[in-house]
Amino acid sequence: MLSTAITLLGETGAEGFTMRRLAARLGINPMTLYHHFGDRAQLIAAMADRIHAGVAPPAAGSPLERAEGLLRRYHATILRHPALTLLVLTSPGLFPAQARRITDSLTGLLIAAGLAPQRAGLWLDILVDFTHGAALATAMAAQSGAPEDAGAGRYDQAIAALMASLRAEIG
Amino acid sequence: MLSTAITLLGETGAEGFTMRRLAARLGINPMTLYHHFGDRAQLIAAMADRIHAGVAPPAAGSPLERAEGLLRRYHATILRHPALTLLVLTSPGLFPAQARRITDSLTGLLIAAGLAPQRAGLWLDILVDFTHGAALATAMAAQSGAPEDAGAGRYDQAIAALMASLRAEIG
DNA sequence: ACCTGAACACCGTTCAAGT
DNA sequence: ACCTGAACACCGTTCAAGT
Repeated sequence: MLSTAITLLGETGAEGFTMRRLAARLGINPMTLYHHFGDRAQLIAAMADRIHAGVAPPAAGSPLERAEGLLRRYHATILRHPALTLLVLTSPGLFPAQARRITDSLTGLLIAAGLAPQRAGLWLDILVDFTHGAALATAMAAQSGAPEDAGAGRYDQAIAALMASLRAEIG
Repeated sequence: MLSTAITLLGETGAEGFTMRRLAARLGINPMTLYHHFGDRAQLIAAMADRIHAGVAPPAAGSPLERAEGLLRRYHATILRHPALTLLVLTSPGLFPAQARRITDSLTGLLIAAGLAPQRAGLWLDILVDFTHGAALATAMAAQSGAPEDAGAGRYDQAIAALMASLRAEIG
């Protein structure tokens, strides 16, 4: 059921993804969905949790290397599901559990790397907001039929620049 | 008409802003709007152009200082209209004329500062994507009733870090 | 417990018709 | 030129009823 929803969302894009269309694809009554997921926002959160579930920092490396690796993996994952990312980022108040786990994990790694908790919070926002902004730009470009390359390489260079600043701050 | 639309959007948020609601507020038939703006996407573009029209780089300073000033002014402007920013960023293929003017101006300043055109393109993406990601995060937080401070101060610190990297690259 | 039909209160947009 | 009424093809969601 969740996998069908994720597949359909990939086909239709964020715009075309509706409860009624998903029900039709599943061959069930639209209202049955409400019995399983509560409402549309909770369905989106459940899809996001499924997609984010495997994202974890690399096992080896310094805290900063693991933080960077986690961020890159998170970015690669949401780039693979641009329409879902669009829905998650623009659903008011929606913070799916797995996304929270990822940002909590990132905060922990930044603190372990030697940042004061307050600075870790600032850097978390910088890194995550940029990652979301880049993913959003790629998602919108893809939705209007642009070539889908470019995005990933630019993200790599940008993250490298940001991590250099971070390293400089830690000293 | 445009100002009424902008006011209404501020009141209702992105979700509640509909053609029919705007027509009701204006006391006209919903279909009259289509005579003036074409469709919903073009209406949103027209609102964005109105809001972005005044955003320009400071007159004095080095190219890099003017680039940073332009970016801060752009960020301050879109933060004042979070719901509109949400609609612009998530309307597929929508790139309002004034927004394009601002990013073109920014690219010109980065080149004037000594960046090769290719690097200027990379840095434009970094700076603009981060600005949009930060604005999006603030918009969503505001929409779920969070305190509206914080956002601006963090953006200032983040932009300072990014500009430092840029300066280092130019040498 | 799980599913459904009918209904409510909406949408954006088209099109033919009015002044 | 500018505006409108009626209609089309949709939405998300509630609620009472069915198995």
